[in-house]
Amino acid sequence: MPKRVDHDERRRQIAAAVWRIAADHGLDSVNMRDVAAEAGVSLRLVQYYFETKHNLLVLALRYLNERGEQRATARITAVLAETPGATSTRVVLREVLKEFLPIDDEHRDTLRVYLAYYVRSLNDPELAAAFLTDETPLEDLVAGMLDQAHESHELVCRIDAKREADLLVSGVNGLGMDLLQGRRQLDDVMGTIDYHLTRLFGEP
Amino acid sequence: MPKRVDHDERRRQIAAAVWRIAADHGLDSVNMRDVAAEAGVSLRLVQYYFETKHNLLVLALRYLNERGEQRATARITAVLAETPGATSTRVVLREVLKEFLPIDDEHRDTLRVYLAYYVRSLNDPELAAAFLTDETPLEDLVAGMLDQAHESHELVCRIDAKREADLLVSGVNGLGMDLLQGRRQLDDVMGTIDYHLTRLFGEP
DNA sequence: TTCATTATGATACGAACGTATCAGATACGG
DNA sequence: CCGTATCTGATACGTTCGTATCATAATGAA
Repeated sequence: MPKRVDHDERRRQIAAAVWRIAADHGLDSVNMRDVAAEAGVSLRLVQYYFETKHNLLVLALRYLNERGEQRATARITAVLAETPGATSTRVVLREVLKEFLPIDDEHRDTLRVYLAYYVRSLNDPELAAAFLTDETPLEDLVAGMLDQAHESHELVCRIDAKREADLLVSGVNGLGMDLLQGRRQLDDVMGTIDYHLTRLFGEP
Repeated sequence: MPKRVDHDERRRQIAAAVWRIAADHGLDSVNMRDVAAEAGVSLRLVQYYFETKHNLLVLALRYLNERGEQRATARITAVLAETPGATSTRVVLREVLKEFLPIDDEHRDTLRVYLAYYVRSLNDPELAAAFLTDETPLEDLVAGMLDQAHESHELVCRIDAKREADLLVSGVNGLGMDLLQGRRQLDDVMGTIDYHLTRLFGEP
C-alpha cells in the first residue's frame, strides 16, 4: 500500500482556502487557481479532489456549516462551564445570539462567506439545498430556551415563544448585516439586544 | 439641432434591464452584452451611456434606490388616502414594514437585487458608498412613528422607540431573506409582525 | 525493492467577458 | 436639405477562467 492520506482532511484544508478568499474578496473572486495557491497545493490537486468548481463550492459550504455548528455548541458549553451551578437562561441566550454577530475577525469572515453563499443560493438550487439541510433551525433552539425560561419563572410576562424567537433571530441576522456594512456599531447592537432581553426577562 | 433624447431616461431604461437580469440570474450574470439584449439596444449603446461596467452597476443601484423610495412614499400616501380622517399609526407602520417583504414578484425581484448588491458592496467601496447615501434610514422613520404613536396614546406601555424600531426593521429584513429562501411562508411572517405590533399597540 | 497512491508541473483549449475601434445608418431640428 | 446627435453593426484584442491532458516525481506500506 502506498502513502495513506485522509482525503476528507485534505478537502477541508482546501475548503478553508475557499473561505479565506471568499471572505477577503467575495465569492465571485473564488477560482480554482487562487484556491490552490491559498491552500498551498497545486491546481491539479484541487481538480483531483473536487473535480469541478461547483463541487468545490458546495462542499466548502457543507464544511462551513459543520464548523459553525461545532463552534456554536462549543461556545454554549463554555458559557455553561464558566458559571457552574445555575446559569440563567438570559445569559446563555445572549451568548447564542452573539454567536451570529461579527464580534471578531473570525465571526466577521464567517458571516461574510455565509451571506455570499446565501445570495448565490438564490440562483443555484444545489447550493440552496446545502443551506436548507439545517435539521435544527436556530429559531427552534431560541424558542425552546424561552419556553424553558418561562417554566422556571424567569420571564417578566407571558409571551409567544415562537414569535419572540423569530423576530429575535431574524433581527440579530439583520443587525449583523448592518454591522458588516458599517451602518451600526457593535455597542449599539448589543444595547438593542440587551434592551429586548430586558423586555423579556426584566431588569438583570 | 438633431434628435433630442432624454439621456437620463435612456440610462434608467438600461438600468431596468440590469435589475431584471440580476433578479433572474444573479448579479454575477450581469454582463454588458446581455444587458444590451435585455434592454433592446445595442452593446455599443450601453458602452455609450455608461462607459464601464462598474459605472453601469453603480448607477443601476442609484436608480434602484430612487425607485424604492418613490414607491415607499407612494404606498404610504395610498394607505393614508384609503382611510380618510384618522389612520392609526399601527396600520401605516404595518404597510411600511410590508414594503420590505417579498409580497409579490415585483418586491421579490427588488429584494433579490438589493441583497446581491449588498453582498457585492462588502468588497466594493464604491458600491458601498451608493448604499450608504441613504440620508433618512428606515429605522428613524419607524422610530418616529412609534414616538408619534406614544404621544397619541396608541401604545400599550412605555417603550424605547429606537430599540423597538431597530429590532423591528432588522427583523423584517431577516424575515424577508428567509422568505426568499423558502424557509418561511408569508402568512407566518405576517403573523410574527402582527404579534409584535400587538405587543406594542395592544389588541387591535 | 516494488508499486500503487498521492501530488506536481507544464500546457493547452475553448468560452466568456470588458473594452476598444471604425464605419455607417437613422432621425430630427434648423 | 443639412448637419449633428443618436444609435447600430461588425469585429477584434487581451485577459481570465474552467477544464482537460500527459508526463513525472515523491512517498511509504507490503
